[in-house]
Amino acid sequence: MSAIETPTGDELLKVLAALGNPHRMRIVAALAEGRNYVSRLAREIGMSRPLLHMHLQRLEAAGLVVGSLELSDSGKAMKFFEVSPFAYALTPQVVAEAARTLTDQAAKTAGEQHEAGPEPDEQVSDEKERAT
Amino acid sequence: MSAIETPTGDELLKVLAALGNPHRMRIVAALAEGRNYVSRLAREIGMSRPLLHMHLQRLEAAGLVVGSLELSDSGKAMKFFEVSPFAYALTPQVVAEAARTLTDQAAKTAGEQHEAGPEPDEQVSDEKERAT
DNA sequence: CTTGGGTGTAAGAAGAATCTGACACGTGGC
DNA sequence: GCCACGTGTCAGATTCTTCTTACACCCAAG
Repeated sequence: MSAIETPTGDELLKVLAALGNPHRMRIVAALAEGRNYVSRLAREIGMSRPLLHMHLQRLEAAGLVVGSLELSDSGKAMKFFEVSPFAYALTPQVVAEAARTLTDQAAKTAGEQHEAGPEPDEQVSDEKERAT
Repeated sequence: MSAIETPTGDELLKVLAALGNPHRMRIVAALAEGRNYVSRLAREIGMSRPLLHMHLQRLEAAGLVVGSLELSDSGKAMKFFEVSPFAYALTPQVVAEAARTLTDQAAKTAGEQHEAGPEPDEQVSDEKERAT
């Protein structure tokens, strides 16, 4: 394979842990149909705002969704979220590669802010079936 | 092509939850280098056998590894594990599709036996960058 | 100034996952 | 018989995640 930038162990771990939850899968699914703001989304998928807030934080920390605080015409501050066009390939060798760069801090701090600095592109995959 | 059999919500959830754990990632990584039996693997990656046993169960329940109880030449029963050649594509639309078939039982029963019957192919991926 | 809708966050309860230690079983060799 | 090495599983402690409740703040409209 050509080196499609295997994701960092910590990064992949965050992504998998974030997506490995039914509520967060549904949140991503809901946002995939269009951006939305927190309170409304909470109403639509039927969960409390604080809870949704936490889940969104987790998803954002994993880089799967992005949120932006915007001002409505009425001056209300609303936080809109939308899915980021992520694309990960999940195969044994990807996991093996990622596991190589696993730090121990990823184990504990699953939901947290991204380190300041490099967060350029987690987009990968595209590989068609090339004979290895 | 097209329609690459989106995994079931429950199935994808199990896979992601299984892989979203540093220890299990390392286990998959270790097994990717070759099959191994439980006790030896436990020694190599430095974790207790009961613990490894549990993690392997989880991975097997997710269909990521397969184990077979074999008899060594000395008559000892050894359980060998190896990775199954899984391949999942992780994109917003895959997640959205999967979320549609999410049952509530998946939330609770993360580690369990696979249902008797259909477990033919969870292989997916191949999609190149298609403009949506 | 009170109501309604938006935001964020913190404390603590409830529940689930993780991990350890001990046990039971089977076989080969000293 | 006993030890070494393999298997499996259980009970309980610990730790992490999830979830609720309650609070604080801002702005517009009545």
